[in-house]
Amino acid sequence: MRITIKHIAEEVGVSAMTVSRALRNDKGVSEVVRQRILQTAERLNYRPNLLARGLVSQRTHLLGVLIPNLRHSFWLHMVIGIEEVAKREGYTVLICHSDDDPEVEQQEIRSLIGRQVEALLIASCNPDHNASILSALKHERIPTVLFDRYPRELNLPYVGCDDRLGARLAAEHLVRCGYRRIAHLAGDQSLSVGRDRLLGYQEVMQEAGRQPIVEVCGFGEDNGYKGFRRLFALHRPDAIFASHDPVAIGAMRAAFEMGLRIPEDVAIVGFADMDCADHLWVPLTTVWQPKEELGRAAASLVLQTLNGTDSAEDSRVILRPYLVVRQSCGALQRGAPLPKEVVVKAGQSTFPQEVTSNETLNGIHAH
Amino acid sequence: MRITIKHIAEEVGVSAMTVSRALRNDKGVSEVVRQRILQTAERLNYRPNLLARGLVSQRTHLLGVLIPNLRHSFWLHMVIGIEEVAKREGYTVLICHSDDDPEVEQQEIRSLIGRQVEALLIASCNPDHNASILSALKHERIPTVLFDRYPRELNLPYVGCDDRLGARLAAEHLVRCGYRRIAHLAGDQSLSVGRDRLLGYQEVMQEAGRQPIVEVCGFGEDNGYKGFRRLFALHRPDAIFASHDPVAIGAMRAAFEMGLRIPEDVAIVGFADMDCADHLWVPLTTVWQPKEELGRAAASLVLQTLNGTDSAEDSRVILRPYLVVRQSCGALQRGAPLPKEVVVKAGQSTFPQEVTSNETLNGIHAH
DNA sequence: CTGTTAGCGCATTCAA
DNA sequence: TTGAATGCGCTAACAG
Repeated sequence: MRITIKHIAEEVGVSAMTVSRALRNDKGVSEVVRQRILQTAERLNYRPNLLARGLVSQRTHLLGVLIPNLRHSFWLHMVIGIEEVAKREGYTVLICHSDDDPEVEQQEIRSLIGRQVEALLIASCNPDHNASILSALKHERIPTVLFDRYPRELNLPYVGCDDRLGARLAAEHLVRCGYRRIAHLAGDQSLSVGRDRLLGYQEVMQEAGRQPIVEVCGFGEDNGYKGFRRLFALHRPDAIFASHDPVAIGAMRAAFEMGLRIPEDVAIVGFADMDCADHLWVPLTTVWQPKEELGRAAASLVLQTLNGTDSAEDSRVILRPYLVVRQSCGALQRGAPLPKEVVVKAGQSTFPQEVTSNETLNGIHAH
Repeated sequence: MRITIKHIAEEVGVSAMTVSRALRNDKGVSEVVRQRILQTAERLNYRPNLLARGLVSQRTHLLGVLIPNLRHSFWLHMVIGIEEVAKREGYTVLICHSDDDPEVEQQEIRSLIGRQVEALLIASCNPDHNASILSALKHERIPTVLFDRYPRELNLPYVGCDDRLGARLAAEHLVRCGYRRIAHLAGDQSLSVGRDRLLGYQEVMQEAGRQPIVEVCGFGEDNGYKGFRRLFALHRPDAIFASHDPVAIGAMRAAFEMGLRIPEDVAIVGFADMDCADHLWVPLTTVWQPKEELGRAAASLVLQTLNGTDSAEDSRVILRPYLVVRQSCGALQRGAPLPKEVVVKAGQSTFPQEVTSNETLNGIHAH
C-alpha cells in the first residue's frame, strides 16, 4: 500500500484536506502547517496519485499525441515542438503511434480518450481511411488538431507545412538549373503530402511548358530504389524530385549501383531535410520543413481551443518550407542562380558547411 | 459529462455492475444481456475511464519508459523493442524523456510513479548523478530495470550491450587492418558507455603492444569534430575508433575539411550503427548494437519481475554487439582478414549493398 | 485558516 | 446470473 494523503494527515495531525491543499500549494494553509506537511510528505516519500487526482478534478493536464511511427526522426522533431509548448503551459504529453496501421490508430485514439487526455494532436497514418473516426472526435468534446497530413474532407483544425509550395520550390529550382527532363518520384497518393507534392511539381512543369514525368512509387527507401530504376529505364531523366528524403536516398543508391554520378548524370532533390541529409554520399538538396515549429503551432492551437481563447473551428495553420541547397542538385557546380529564399548549405569546400541557419527563416502564414 | 457505465446500466435496465462485467468480458453475464450492453455501449459511444479503472483495480497495465531524449533514433529503436513485448503482454508503454537533464529525469520518474505505472524501464541520462534516486526505486515496490547504461554502483537489474566487447571488436579490427597509430575519440567518462568503450580500446592496445592515443571529447557530432582536430594536430593518427557514430560523423567532417581522404589518409570506425551509417559520405564501419532486442530483453525482464516469475534481484542481461564493416575502415580496400563474427555490409560496388542481414546474428548471453 | 461532506467512475467483495 | 454496498485516492464546495 502506497503512502496517501491520509497517512500524512495522521502523522501531522490535520485533516486530509489540509494536506491536499498544502501539497498543491493551494492558499489557505498556515505556513507552519504547510511546512510540517511538506516535510512529512518528503520523509514518507509521498507520491500523489495522479489517477485519483485526475478522476476527481476532471483535469489530467494530459495532451495526447498520435504519430504514425517512431521509426523516422521527423515525427519526433514535431513531438519535441509540441512538448515545448505543452510543458510551458503545464501539460504533459502522451506519445502514441500506430506503427502505420490505421486499425491500431483507432485503438490508440480510444485508449488516449480513455486516459482522459484533455486534447488530441494527430498525424494520422491514413487520414482518409480513418476519416469517420477523426470526424467523430468533433463530438467527443475533446479538442483535436490534425497535423502534417489531412483527409480529403477536412473538418478539423489542421497545422501543416505547405507541401505544394515545397514541391514548387524544388521543381522550380531544377528548372532554373537548366535540367531538361525533370521527373518526380511521387509518394503515396492516398496521403495529402503525396498528392500535394505531386501537384506542386505538375504546376511547375506546366508553367515551364514541360512534359511531367511521374513515377508513383510511394514513400520509403526501397520504393525510391525501385522507382528510380523503373523511371530511369523508361525516361532517362537528368533530374529527379523525390517526394521524400528516404525516397531520394533509395534513388541515390540505385543511381550509384547503375554507375551514375550525382549530380553530373542525374540530379536529385528530396523533401524533409532529414537529420542525415547533410551527411549523405552526396549531400542532399532538399525541402526543409519547420518540424518543431509545426509541433509548436499545433500545440498552441489545441491549447487555445482548450482554454476557450479561440474556437478554432476550422483553423488552418500552414507553415512555409524552404529549399536547402546542397550538392545533389548540381546548382552550385553549375552556377545556377539562387533566389533569396533559398538556403545554401554548401560552401566552397567539397563537403557541406553551414552558411546560414534556416531556423530564423521560417514564418507562419494562415489562410 | 461523458458516458459512464451508469448511463448504459439505465438504458439497458440492469445494474452498473453487470455492465462493468459485460464490458470486461467477465464471466457471469448471460449472453442476451451482454449483447444488449455491448450494443448500447457502442451506440452511446462509451469509452471506459481508465483512470477510474486503474484507481479501483490498482492495475494500470502501464509500463513507464524513460530515455534521455527523442533526438536520436537509437533510443526509439529500443522503445520499439520494449513496446513489442509490452503489447504482447497487454501492457501500454508511457514514453518519457529527460532531454538529457538529470533534474528533469527525476521529475519524470516521479511523474511516472504518480501515474501508477506498474514497472519502470530507465535509460538514465546520467546514472551516477541520479544514483540515489534510482536506488530508491528498489523500495518503491515498483519493478525497475535500467538499460543501455548503468551507474558505478549498480544495484538494479540491467540490460545492455557489451560495450567493452564492442570496442574490442572495433579496435582489434583496426589492428588487423595494419594501422599503426590507432586513436580513440572517447565519450563522456561519466557514462558507463563512455568508460566501457574506452576500456575495451585500451585493452586491445595493450595486448597489441601499442601506445593508446586517447582524446576524451565527449559524445555528439560537434565534439567529434573538435576532438578530431585536436587529435590530429597532436598525434596524426592513421585510424580512429570513435566512441559513437555521431562522433565519427563529426570526425569525418573535420577530416574532409582538412583535405583528408577516408580511409586512405585516416580510417574511422564508429559505434551504434545508426540508420544513416550506410548512407554517409563514406559508409561507416561501426559496431552494431542489438537495439530492439535490447528493448525486448529489458521489457521481458521487467515483466517477469512484475509477474513474480523471477525475482531478478540482480539480473544482468548483456547482449552481444557485432562489427559491421563498410568503407570507412579501409579493410575491404586493403584486403584485411575478416573474422567470422564480422558482418560485411559492402560488396564489390563502390557503394554499400547488403551482403548479410545482421538481424539473425544477435545472441543473448547473461553473466 | 481548517475541516466535513460528498463523489469522480469503476471494480472487488459479498450476498441474493 | 445479478445486484448492493463499499471504497480506490483525491479534491470541489461548502461550512465553520
